[in-house]
Amino acid sequence: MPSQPPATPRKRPQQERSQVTVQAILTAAAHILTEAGYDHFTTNKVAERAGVSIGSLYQYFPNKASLLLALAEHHADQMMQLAKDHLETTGDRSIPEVIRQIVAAAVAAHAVNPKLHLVLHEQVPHSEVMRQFDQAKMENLLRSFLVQQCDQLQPKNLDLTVFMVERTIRALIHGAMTEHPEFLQTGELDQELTALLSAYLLKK
Amino acid sequence: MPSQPPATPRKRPQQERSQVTVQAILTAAAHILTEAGYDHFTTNKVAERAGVSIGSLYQYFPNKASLLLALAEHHADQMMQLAKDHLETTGDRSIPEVIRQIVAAAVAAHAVNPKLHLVLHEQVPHSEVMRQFDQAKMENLLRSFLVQQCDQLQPKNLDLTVFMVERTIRALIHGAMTEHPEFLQTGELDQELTALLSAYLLKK
Amino acid sequence: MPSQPPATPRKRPQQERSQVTVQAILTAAAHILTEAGYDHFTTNKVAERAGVSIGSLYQYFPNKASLLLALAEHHADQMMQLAKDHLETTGDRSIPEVIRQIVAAAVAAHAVNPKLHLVLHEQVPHSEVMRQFDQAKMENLLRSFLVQQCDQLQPKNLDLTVFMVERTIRALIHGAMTEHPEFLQTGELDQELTALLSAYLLKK
Amino acid sequence: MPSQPPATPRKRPQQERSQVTVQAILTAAAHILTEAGYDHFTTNKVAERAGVSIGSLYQYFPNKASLLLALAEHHADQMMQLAKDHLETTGDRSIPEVIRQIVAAAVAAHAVNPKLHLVLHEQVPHSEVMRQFDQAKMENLLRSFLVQQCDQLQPKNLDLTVFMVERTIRALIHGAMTEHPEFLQTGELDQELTALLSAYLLKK
DNA sequence: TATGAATGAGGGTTCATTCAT
DNA sequence: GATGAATGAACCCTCATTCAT
Repeated sequence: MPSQPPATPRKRPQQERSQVTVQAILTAAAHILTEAGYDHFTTNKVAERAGVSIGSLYQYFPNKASLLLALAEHHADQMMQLAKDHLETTGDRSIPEVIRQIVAAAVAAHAVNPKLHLVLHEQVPHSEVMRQFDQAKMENLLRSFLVQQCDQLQPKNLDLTVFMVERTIRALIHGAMTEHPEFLQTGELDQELTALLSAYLLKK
Repeated sequence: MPSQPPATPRKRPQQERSQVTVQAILTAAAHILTEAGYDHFTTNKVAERAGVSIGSLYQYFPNKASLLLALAEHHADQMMQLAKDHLETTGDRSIPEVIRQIVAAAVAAHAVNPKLHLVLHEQVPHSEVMRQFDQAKMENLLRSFLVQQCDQLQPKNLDLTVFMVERTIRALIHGAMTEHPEFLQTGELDQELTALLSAYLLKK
Repeated sequence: MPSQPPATPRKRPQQERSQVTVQAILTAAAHILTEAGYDHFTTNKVAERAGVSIGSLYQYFPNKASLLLALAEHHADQMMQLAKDHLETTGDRSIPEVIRQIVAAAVAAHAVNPKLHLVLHEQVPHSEVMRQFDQAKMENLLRSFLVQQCDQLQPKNLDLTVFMVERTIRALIHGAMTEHPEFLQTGELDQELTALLSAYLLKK
Repeated sequence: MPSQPPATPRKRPQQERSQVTVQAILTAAAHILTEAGYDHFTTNKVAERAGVSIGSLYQYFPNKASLLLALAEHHADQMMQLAKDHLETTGDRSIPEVIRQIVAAAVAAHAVNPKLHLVLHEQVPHSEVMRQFDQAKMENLLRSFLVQQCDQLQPKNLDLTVFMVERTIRALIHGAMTEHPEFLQTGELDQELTALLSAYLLKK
């Protein structure tokens, strides 16, 4: 196993100009990734497209991995924001209702930037790392939502349930995006996913 | 999108000697991938580890991608073989029974070479391509098994069902391998997965 | 300057089968050169196209250069044969007449295999070596013809004259083949070349 | 026919430092070509000899061919400059006078860097490409000079005449450089070439 | 004699990263 | 801070040639 360099942004830009630069870099990175694919994603190209010198890029991102990571995190944040907007809790509801809502939120979240999402998870070498963000945030949201909304749900093992639900949702949405976009457009996926998870949770 | 070079083996070895060479290369490739990770997976290292010249490697694999592909295909074949061994059909059974058997087969298949499996799917750049093999073969097996075993199952859309089941099984096993090995060892995953899919299919 | 390996055919094939093999190799070499260019001219490809093992190729040609050389020599021989056929001397004639005949012979000779001729002289790395053949043989032919036919011609320096005439003819035919094929087809080149050389020789 | 990559310089250097680097590379390239021959002309050796990293070489020359091309162009430019210096027109003169001047200019031009010239035209694989530069520039110069100086010259076909004269001059100088350096040193070549072309043009 | 598997030096090229200006 | 020229380790891959069978 190779030793990884520190992959956190080198400095938190505090001046406005820096913020602009960082944003330009991230935007350029996303563009290149979605338009040209990971194979053409080089730090020099990103800097050029961002209208910034390669030196400046390395001022804010200590290495390539940290840039990718920041992008993944930023993307996950956006997904989370959208998901949360869909989950405004309004009183108690049945489990199918809750599940339907969660599924809808997840589907909506995946629509933020589908191309980037796919490249990040399919082409980037260490997709494991990319997944951390989506996953951790999704799980937290899901856990709190499940606990809060489903008081009739008393799973012996909350972790196991969250794992099952979170993974299933993400895998099926991801799979549909890749191989069966028609399932997404017709709404079949939402329905089937809701059915799958409702049946599962109701039997608990 | 860059155009990919042909990734099929360059020549069918005609002498016995060649077969040995090809095997040595594949074995070495698997070793390096599992022991050092994709970052250290170079064609020269593979050849060296195989005790073969780099020229010999390129005699049988026109480029790096084709070597990876051959490895993935070989691995998928092994998984399928094991899965099939678990699915010897013996008369009619209930859906939960059938599902339990399928899940067990999938779990067993993933135990063929877990390290290699994970590297192939997480570290290798175009994991999409790697997935093709597992997936296509799994889906076929699953489809025929479902049709054959569950005559009470009349899904309006077999494709959709196969998609749901196949993706779910693979995602959860894969996820457990990565993040919750304990779920696999205790058998919790088998149970829960069976419960999940049985509930789903029974409601059809 | 790198030291050159011996570049003469390794053995004179004496059995019929060998002759066939050598011919097959030379033919294949010519095909590849004219169809794919020197960049794709590899000994392995030649052997394959000749339907012969690479080992057999090296049995008759000790290295790549010797193969190229044999090809060049063979081609030069063919050119010479054709040129000679055009130069059947029939009594005394005027210098313009003689020159016209020589030019016609040279043009005809260049039509033997124009594609191969060009590749040999433009793409092959050490065109100097390739040129030796055409040149030496052409010069000899020309010298003897000039001496024999033009007794009114008493150049102080026969070598210089032969050099001037031979080089000029070859350069202009070659140039026309490459850049002005129309000059060849209309016969303009023959005419102009004859005019050029006649004027030159008559003033001697 | 293989498709060629773009062979134009990759970036226009903006700092003075770069100009120095580019010059160093070109100089090193010329040295290696003339001293060791094309067989030893590798990009790594050129960079090393230039005291520059291989990366820097590729910053300014996208590939090996472009370096060769730049060298050929640079060399052609130098030849042209020298030729022009010899062709300062001073009033009307006779055709032999004009021809003598042109021949002298061409001979002088070939003396700029004879070794490099020969390697470029004999050893480099696609000498056709190298020739483009010399040739095109020479032809233009020659055409304008002929038109301007020889108003008594009314060739039906200027293109044909330029072709004849340009090719002949270049071939004979080149040939003399390669095989008969003595013709150049004694001035015999100048004389004979002038005689050849004068006789030709006067008969028009 | 013929085969073709095996060799391996060495080539062209990339790209993450540094650092003098 | 910003720039961009410079770096160089390392990679993928080719192909002339050898030699065991």
